[in-house]
Amino acid sequence: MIVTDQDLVFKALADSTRRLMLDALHEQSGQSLGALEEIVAGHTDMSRFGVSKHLKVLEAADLVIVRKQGRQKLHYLNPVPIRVIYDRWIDKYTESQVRALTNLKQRAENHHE
Amino acid sequence: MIVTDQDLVFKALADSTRRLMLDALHEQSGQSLGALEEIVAGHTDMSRFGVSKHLKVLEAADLVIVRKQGRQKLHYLNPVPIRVIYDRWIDKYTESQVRALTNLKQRAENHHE
DNA sequence: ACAATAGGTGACTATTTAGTCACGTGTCAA
DNA sequence: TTGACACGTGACTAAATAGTCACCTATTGT
Repeated sequence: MIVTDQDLVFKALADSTRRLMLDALHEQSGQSLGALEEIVAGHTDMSRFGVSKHLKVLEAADLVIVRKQGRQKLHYLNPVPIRVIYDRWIDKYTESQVRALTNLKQRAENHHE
Repeated sequence: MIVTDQDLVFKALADSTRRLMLDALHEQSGQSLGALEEIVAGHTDMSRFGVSKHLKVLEAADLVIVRKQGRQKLHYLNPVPIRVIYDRWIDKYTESQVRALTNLKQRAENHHE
């Protein structure tokens, strides 16, 4: 099985720890590994190495963009791959219906994870 | 690690065979297991059992909705979970920028997978 | 220069997941 | 009612993935 761009994205999103990191970066952009490590530690008990490994997966998928600043590594969420997923299965004709349904669903269930 | 609704969705999307099935259902709704089996067989070499197992994962994630008709089982794509993913990391304020960037990216790369 | 800080690498184990197979259930048509 | 058809289940093997550890590199402040 060949590995494509999109394959990396979906594999990256398949892990809840990595999704938690994306949430953290969505809330506040430009966080360092150390900062992310602390956030993750609040939810799971994972070593720095685990966090680093997960970040590498997110970078490979282009979901996270990195900028080095001194001895720190700052991370930024890249929403483009998410948008590409959306476009794959939701076309303009169904979009408005889906949005209405989604609002209903959200109101009924409140928060996940 | 607890398993949530969204967890099932992301796990389901992590496999390229399952994404292929969603593509097939996006193109034509209401296909039977046998029909999907044929489509999948055109891309990979997988038995009917494999296809059936993948479909069960997609159903559990609510990405595919099933309707039984006689001895056939018809499958329909449900776009709502995809929309929920989108809403998780793309808010209204960044939406228009992301759309512009995505168009650029698509034009540059053409097709994936 | 030296210690502390921020992060990276490769090898290893444990768990998860994909895929197949033999067999079972319900449905239709002759 | 008998046989073919459409699909499901539980057990099993093989491959992929998560997580950790000992050790290493680069940058900063005193």
